Amino acid sequence: MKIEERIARRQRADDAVVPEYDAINPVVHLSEPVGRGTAVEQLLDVVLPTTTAQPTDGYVWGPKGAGKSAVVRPLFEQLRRLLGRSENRLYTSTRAAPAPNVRFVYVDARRAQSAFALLHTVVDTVIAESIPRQGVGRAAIVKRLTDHLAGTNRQLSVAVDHVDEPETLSTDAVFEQFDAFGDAVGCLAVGRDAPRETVVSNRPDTETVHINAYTHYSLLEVLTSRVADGRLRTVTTDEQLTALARWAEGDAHDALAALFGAGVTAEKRGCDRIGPAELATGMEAVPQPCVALGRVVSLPTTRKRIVRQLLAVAEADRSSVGTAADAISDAVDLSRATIERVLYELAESGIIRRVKTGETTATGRPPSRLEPRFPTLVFEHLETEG
DNA sequence: ACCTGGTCCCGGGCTCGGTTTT
DNA sequence: AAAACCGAGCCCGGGACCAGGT
Repeated sequence: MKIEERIARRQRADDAVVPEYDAINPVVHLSEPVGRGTAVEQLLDVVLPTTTAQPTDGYVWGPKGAGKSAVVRPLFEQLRRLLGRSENRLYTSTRAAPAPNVRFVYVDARRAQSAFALLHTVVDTVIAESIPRQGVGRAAIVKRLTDHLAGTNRQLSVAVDHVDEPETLSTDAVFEQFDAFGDAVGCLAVGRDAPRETVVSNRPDTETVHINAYTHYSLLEVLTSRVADGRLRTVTTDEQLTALARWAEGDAHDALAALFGAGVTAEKRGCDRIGPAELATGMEAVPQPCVALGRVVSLPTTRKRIVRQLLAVAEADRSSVGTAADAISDAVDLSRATIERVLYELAESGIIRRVKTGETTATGRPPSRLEPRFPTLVFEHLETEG
């Protein structure tokens, strides 16, 4: 590429309404969470206790968009970076009482949806040599991890994010996976349900950490810092961000999704910055209530293709599951029956919604209209650009 | 030491026919 | 009665592991 082209590209990027989409992407988290100092401290009490040597089990809970992942993920990244390399610290001179050798692993349950997949990702990140994803039984994976831990005082602290979602493992199942390893493995599950509604209530040794929804002010702080990071060209007044924060009611996911949608819209319309009209469109593209975008993004590829085609299909064709399946089957290389089945499953898990239409003209059970329950503009942008 | 067929593993595509709802 | 709905199992691809034969 010529230098001239490179310069031109830079200028274009600098000119863009949203130079850095990742900064306002609801599924991407900052390396330093904003305004969550107490939560970090509470988590450190669980994960890095100064009194006991063993990693403790824990359960983090709070509503969608409260910043659970935004805190836990970077925290575990840093712990891994700062404490994870103690493997290499030699204690040859005196072999007595080596410091506990604890490693930190963050797993997104949306990316590891079965017990096998969970164990596999843990073992794969902990053990140097790559281990097979197929063809080997669960027992083999467990043995690998057991053997590894049986070495020199090795311990593991695993954070499992997004438990108890329709597509992911239950808290129960997650803890169960690591119980077999005893004190060597501590597990920190991250979910939305109150502890008393989950298996956690039967586990007295499990520490719980509650993360509340953002207050209006703290959400505003999050948005402001994200906007600055993304060098976002938005209207000069803070008024709109304030309105956005109020609209989102403490849900950072929804606020960022709307902002992202507004950015996409502004670029589509050829505006030089995000204005009130674009922001309104962005908010419209985030249905209420809204499913976390991360759930949709981590769907298997064919399912994502079906979702994308559903958005592309004409409004009229979405008026029943059957017609939607027909329309989608023109664009996707899957049988109509399969598409229909998938649509029903997506509806059951809440990613799309079936709305009863009043039409009872024809005989038989009336059809239901399909509408997306996730941030459509963000999804479309991530799917087509990514 | 190297092939080769048999068997088992996981995940996701796919289908069918029974049930529910109007 | 007809259409919408959905539970549940089959199938298959891509692999590993394990003989047993050459």
